[in-house]
Amino acid sequence: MPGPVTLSDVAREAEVSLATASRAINGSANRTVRPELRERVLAAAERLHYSPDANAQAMARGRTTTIGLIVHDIADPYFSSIAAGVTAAADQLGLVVTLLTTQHQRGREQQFVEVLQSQRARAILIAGGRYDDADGTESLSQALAGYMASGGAVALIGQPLPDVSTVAIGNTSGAIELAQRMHGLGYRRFGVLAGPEGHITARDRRDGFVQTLADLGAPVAPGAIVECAFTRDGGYEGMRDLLSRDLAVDLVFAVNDVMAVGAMAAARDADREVGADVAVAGFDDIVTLRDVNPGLTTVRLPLDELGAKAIELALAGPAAEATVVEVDGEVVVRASTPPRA
Amino acid sequence: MPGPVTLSDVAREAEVSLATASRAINGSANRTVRPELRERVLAAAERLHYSPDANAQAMARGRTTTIGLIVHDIADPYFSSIAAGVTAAADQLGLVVTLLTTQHQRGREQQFVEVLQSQRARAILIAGGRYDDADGTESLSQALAGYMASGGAVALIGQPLPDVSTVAIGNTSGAIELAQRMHGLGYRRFGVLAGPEGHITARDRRDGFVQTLADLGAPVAPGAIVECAFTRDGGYEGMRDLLSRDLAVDLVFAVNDVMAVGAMAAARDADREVGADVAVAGFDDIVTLRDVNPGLTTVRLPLDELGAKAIELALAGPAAEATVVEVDGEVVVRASTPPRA
DNA sequence: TTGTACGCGTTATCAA
DNA sequence: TTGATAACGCGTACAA
Repeated sequence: MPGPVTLSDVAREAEVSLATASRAINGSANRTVRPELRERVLAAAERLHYSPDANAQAMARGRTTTIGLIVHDIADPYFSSIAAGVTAAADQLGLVVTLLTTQHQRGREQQFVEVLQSQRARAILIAGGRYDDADGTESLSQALAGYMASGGAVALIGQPLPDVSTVAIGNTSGAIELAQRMHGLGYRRFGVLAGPEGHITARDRRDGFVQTLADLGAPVAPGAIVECAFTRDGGYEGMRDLLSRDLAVDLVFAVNDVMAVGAMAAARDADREVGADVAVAGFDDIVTLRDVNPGLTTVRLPLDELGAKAIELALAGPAAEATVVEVDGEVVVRASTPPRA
Repeated sequence: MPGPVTLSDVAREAEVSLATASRAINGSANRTVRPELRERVLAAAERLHYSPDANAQAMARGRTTTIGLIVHDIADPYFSSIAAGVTAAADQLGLVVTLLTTQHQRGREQQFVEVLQSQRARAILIAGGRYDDADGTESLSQALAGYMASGGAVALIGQPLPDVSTVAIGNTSGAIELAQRMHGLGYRRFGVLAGPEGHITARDRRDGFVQTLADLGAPVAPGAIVECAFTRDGGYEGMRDLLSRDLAVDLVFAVNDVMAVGAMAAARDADREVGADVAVAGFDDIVTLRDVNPGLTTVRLPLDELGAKAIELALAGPAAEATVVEVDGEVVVRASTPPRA
C-alpha cells in the first residue's frame, strides 16, 4: 500500500504550510492565496495524486455533503423515478445521495434515520407510504425530531407527518377527479383493488374514489372493494378474486399502476378483454408502463419532480418550518377505459 | 441548537473515562469492560441521546462503512433492479450505499470514482454499458487503478475492464441462444434494433444474434439492422424506421426489453399486430414489463442477483485479484414470438 | 498574504 | 480491567 497521501504531504511537496495548502485547494472563505503559491500547491497535489479525505473535511467543517434517501424498494418504478429526481437534484448541488431501502419492513425507517444521523447527513428524504400504525409513526416522528434538533433537515415525499416539511401527493384529489371522469365516460358498476388495510396512501385513493362515486349516485358495492397487497401480484390476485365474485363490474380502479397491470393480466387470464369486457384504471402513470396494451388510464404524478422539490424544501433552511406543498396529479385517459356506450 | 452530544459527554455522565465509554459502546477488540460499567455507559448514552459520529469513527478506524454504486439512470428498471440487489446485500453486511447516477454523461464515472475515493468508500460498484471509447475507458481505468492502489475494492457489473473484478453478463451467449430458438420457431426474415454505435453491450447482443443467424443460413439483411438509442424511444423510432423499409421482416430483435416495448408500440401505431404480423423479442426480462401484452419473448437475466454477486466479488479481499464471473441469461419464450406456421 | 496551533469526535496504544 | 494520551486528516482562529 502506497499509503494515503495527506494534505501535509502536499504542503511539504509544495514547500508551503499546511494552512496554505488547505486554502489553495478548497479556496476557503479567505480566498487569499497568491496565484503563484496556489499553482505550486495544485501542481504538487496533482503530482502526488492527492485525494482529500471527505470524512476529515466533514469533521473539521462540521457538516457533510451527504443527503439520505429512504424508500421501500428501489426496484419499484415509483420509487426509482423519485430517486432519479433526487440524485439529479443532489448532483446539481454538489451533494451525494446515500440510499436506504426498507424492503417494506416496518421500523426500518426509524432505524435508517438513526444511521443517517450518525452519518451526519445534511438532510433526510423519506418517500413512501406509511401504515396507519400509531406506534411506528410515533417512533419515526421521534427519531426525526431528534435528528432535526441536532440540526438536520427533513422532507417527506408522499405522506405528511406533523412538524415535518412534506411534498404531499394529492391522492384524494386525484382519485376524485378520476372517479368523475370515469363516471363521465358512462361507467356505473365500479370495483376497487384497494391495497392493504391501514396503508394510508391506498386508503386516501380508495376513499376519494368511492366517496365521489357515492356522491354521483353510483355507489361502489361493498363486495366490489377488495383488499390486496400494494404490488403487481396484489393486483393480480385481487382482480382474480373480484372477477370470481360475478358482480358484473364494468370498471376496476387499482390504487396504483403496478397493481393495475397485475389486474390486467388477471383479466386476460380470465378471458376478459381489458377495455371491451372490463375497464381498468390505475394511479401514478409509471413511465415504464406507458406502453402496456391497451394503454392504461391513470392519474399522472410528476414523480421525477418530487425529488427536486423535496430537496429544495428540506434545504430551505431551519427558518422555514414544516412547509407542506401539495403536488396534484392529472388524469390521463387511455384505451383501458373507452367511453361506455 | 442543543449541540451534538459527544462520547466525552457520555463518559462524563457515566463517570468513566473516554476510553471506557468507547469500548463499552462499540465493543472494541478488547471486549473487556466490566458489565457494571458497561451498563452505566449504555444508560448514560441512552439518556443523552448519544449518536456516534460515523465520520469521526471512519477517521479513527481508517475505514468507512460505505460502498458506492454508479449507474447511468436509476429510473431505468435495468439499473434499479441491480440497485435493489446491491442495497439488500449491503444492508445485510451492515454497509450503506451511496448512489451516483451519470445520467448517461460520459466521463462522469471517472469523476464519481474520485468522489467515492474521497469518501473513502470500502468498495465501488459500477454497472452499465460503456462505449467503445478508448480515451474514456482509459481514464476510467486509471481512476479505478488509483482507487484500488489506495486500498479500495472494485467490481464491475456488465462490461469487464482489464484488471478489475467483474460480474460479466453473457450477452453474446444469450443472443446466440435466442437466435437459435427463434430460428427454431420458424422465423427466417429477421430485423435488429441494434442500439447506438459503439455501445459494447448492444454490439455484443447484436453480433451474437446476427452471426448465429448467418450460420443457420438465415442471414439478416444489412438494411434490416437499424441503429437507435438504447431507450424506449430509440426502440420506437428504430421500429418505425425499420417497418417503413418494407423488408417484410417476420421477427425483430431489440437489444433490450425497454427498446422492445417501444418497438411494440411502434408496430401497433403502424397497424401491425405484434405476434401475428411481426414478432418481437427483447433482452433482460425486466420484471415490470412481464405483463406487457402480448408477453415479450426475451433473455432473462438475474438482475437482482448481480448486485449481491458484485459486492461479494469486490469484498473478496485484495488477495483474489481481478476475478471475472460470467452470468448467463436464459431464453424465455412468450406470446410475442409465436411458432411460425 | 502566510504560518502556527488548536479543535473536530473517535479509536488505539501504552501504562498503570 | 481502566485511564491518560497520541494519533487520524483537515479547517480555521489567531498571530505574524
